[in-house]
Amino acid sequence: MNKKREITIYDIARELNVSPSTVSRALKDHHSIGKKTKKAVIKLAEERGYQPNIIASSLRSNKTNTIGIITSWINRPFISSLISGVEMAANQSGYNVIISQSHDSYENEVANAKALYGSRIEGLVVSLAMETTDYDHFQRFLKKNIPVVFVDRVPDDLNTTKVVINNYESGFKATEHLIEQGCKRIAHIGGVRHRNVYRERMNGYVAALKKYNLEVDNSLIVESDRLSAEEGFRIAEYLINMDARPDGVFSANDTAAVSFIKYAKSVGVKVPQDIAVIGFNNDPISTIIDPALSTVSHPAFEMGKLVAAQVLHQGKQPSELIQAQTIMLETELILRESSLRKPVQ
Amino acid sequence: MNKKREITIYDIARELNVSPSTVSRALKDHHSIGKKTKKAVIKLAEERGYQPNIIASSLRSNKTNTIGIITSWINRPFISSLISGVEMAANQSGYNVIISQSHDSYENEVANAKALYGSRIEGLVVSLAMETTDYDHFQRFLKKNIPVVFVDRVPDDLNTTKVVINNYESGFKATEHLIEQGCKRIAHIGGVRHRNVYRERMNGYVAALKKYNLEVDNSLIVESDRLSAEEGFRIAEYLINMDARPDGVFSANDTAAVSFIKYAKSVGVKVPQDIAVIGFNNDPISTIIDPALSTVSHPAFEMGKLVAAQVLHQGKQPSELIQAQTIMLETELILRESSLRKPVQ
DNA sequence: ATACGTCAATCAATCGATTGTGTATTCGGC
DNA sequence: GCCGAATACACAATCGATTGATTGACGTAT
Repeated sequence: MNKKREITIYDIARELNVSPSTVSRALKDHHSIGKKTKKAVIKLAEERGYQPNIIASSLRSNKTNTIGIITSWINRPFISSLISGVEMAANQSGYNVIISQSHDSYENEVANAKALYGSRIEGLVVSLAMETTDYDHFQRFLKKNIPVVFVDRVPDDLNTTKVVINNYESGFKATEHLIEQGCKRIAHIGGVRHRNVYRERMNGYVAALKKYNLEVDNSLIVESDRLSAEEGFRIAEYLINMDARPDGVFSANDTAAVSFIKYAKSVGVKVPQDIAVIGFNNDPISTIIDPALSTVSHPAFEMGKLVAAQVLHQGKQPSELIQAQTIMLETELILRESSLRKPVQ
Repeated sequence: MNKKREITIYDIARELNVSPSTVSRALKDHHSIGKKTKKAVIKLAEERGYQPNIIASSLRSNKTNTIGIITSWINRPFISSLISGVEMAANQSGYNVIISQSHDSYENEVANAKALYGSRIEGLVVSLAMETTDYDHFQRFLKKNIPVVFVDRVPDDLNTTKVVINNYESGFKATEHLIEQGCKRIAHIGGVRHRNVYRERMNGYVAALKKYNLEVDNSLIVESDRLSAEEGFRIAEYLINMDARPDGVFSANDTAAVSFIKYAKSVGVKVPQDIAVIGFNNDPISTIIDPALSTVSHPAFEMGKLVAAQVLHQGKQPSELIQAQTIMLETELILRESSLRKPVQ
C-alpha cells in the first residue's frame, strides 16, 4: 500500500471537532488555546504519529532550515573535518546541511551556487575552488540578504564575513622556526598565488627571511598548482639537485612535504640534518612519515563549527546590523623530528 | 531592501495577461499551450530572472529531490570518499544530499533518521553506527516505500538493499597471502563482532587458517572496539610481548596496522622479517609508513556513486518491483613491503 | 445548418501549515 | 445588572506551483 497518506492537522482537527488552526496553535503552545484543548491535541497527535509537513511550513514561513556548503572536494582531510564541524553545529540548531562539490572547477562552483539558491537555503558556507577568481555567482545570495560566509579559501575583494586561519603568521612562524634551527637557505613549496591561503603563507615566509636578513631567492620558491604527492616528488627532485641546495623547506601542505621527505630519503639526503622540513595542515600522514613531520595545525573541526555558527547567527540578524568581518584563528606550530636539529628553545 | 520579493508565475501571468496555469504549462512545454504564448512566457521569465519556487513545487508534487545520508563521521578517509561519490551521482541526477552524523551513537542515528524523515527525503543512504543493533528506526521509511540502502556497515537481518565489499573474501585473501609468505602464527586485530564488516573479515581469516591447516588460536584474535591508533599500540604491545609471538598480523584497518608497525619498529621487531603485516582500507597513511603497508583497497568513491544510483533507481520504481539485493564489490589486495618476504608468485 | 473535434487558454481546487481577524462565552468589578 | 476585558476558538486568506475539468473559438465534415 503505497498510499499511506501522512497525518495532517486536518485529520486531527476533524477527529477532535476543532479547527485546523486550533490544532496548529495548540501544537505550538500558543497562549490563546485552552489547556484541555492543547492536551487533547497533543495527545492525539502523538498517538497518530503526526509529523508536521516541513515543506508546507517552509512554503508559508519562507524558512527551510537548511544551509548549503560548497567546497572543492569532500574527501580531503581538512575539508571533511570542516564539514563535520559544520554539520554538527547546524544539527544542534535544527538545521540541515546540503553539500556540494566544485571539484575545484569554477563552472561547477557557479552551478552549485545556482542550485543551492534554487533550493532556498538560508545560508551558505563556501571554500573557494582553486580556479575561482570572480565572485558574481554569490551576489544573488547577498542581494537577498542570505548570509554567505567564506572559510579558509576566501575571496580577496568581497565584502563578506570570512573565517580564516592566520596564514601569514603561520608561514612566518614556520619559517622562523627553520631559521632558529640554523637553516640559511630555505625553500618554499607554495600553491597558486591568487588563492589567499597560499599567497599569505608565502608572504609570511618572505617576511621571516627578511627579518633575519636572509636572501629571498626566487629560485627557491616553487609554485605548485595542486600540491599533490606527485608534484611534491617533482619539486623535491628539483630542489635537491640544485647547485646551491636548500638546507630547509617550508611546504604549504603536508602532502608535498611528505613527498619531499620520501624523495630526500631515497637519495640519501638526511632530514633534518641536511635539510629540515616543515609542512602545513597536520594531516594524519604527518605523524606517520619517518622522521615525523613538523607542521602547522589547523583547527578544521572548530572552524567548521564556528563558520556554521556565523551563518546561523547572521541569518537571525536584521540585515542592517550585519557587518562583514574577518575572523582569524590562530594556528599551532607542531614541532616534530623533521625540523628539529636542536632542542626547542 | 530586504523585501525583494521573488518573481512568481503570477507576476509573469499578470504582465502577459494570461493565467498562472498557462505560465506554468508554458514553462514545462505542455502541448496545450500555443507557440507564441510559450515563447513570450519563456522570454519574460528569462528577463525577470524567474526561478521556480521549489518548496511550493515540492508541496504540490510531494517530491523534494533530496536524499539523506547517515554515517558515523564525515571526517574519515573512507566515509568522506563515499560521500563524495554519493554527492557526485546525486548531483548529476539533480538531487540534493543532506548529510548527518551518528558519531557512532545509536541514539544519534535514531534522531538523525527521524529528522531526515521529517525533511521528506526521497531516499536514504546509511552506514551504521558502531553501536547499532536494532533497525526499527528505518521502518518508517520502508513503510512509506522510501528506499533505504545500506552501505559498508549494513544490518545483518534487515531485508533491504545493501552495497558491501566482499569482506569475507578479503579477509581470506589477506590471510592467505600472509600464509604464502611463510607465516605460521597469524594474529588478527579485529573490530566488534556484531558489525558485519569486522565479523566477516575475521571469518575469512579463520577460514584461511583452516584451509591451510593452521591452528586457530583465540589468544591471537583481538577484538578492538574502535580500532584507533591508540588501541593499535596497546594491541601491538600485547601481541609482541606474548610468549609465542605471532609472525604475521592481519589488521581490520590500516590505522591499527600502522600503529602496530610503529610499535614493532620501536622495540626492534622487524617488519616483515619477524612479523609480516597487512592492513585494510588503503588509507593514505598506508603508503607513508615505512615499510609501506600491504592492505586491501576499498573502492570507496565508486561505492558512493553506486549506492546513490541504487537509491535513485529504486525511487523511480513501483514498490512491487523493488527487491532487496546485496551488491558485493570486489576488493584489491595491495601488496607492499610490510608483508613481502618473498617475491609475489 | 448542425454536430463534432482540435487548439489554446482559464478556472478552481489542491498540497499542509500558518496567522490576522472576527465572534461567542465567561468572568470580575462597580 | 451592565460593561470591558480576557479567554477560547473558528474562518478564511496566504505561501507558489500544479493539474483535472471546463470554456470558447475556430475549422471541417455531414
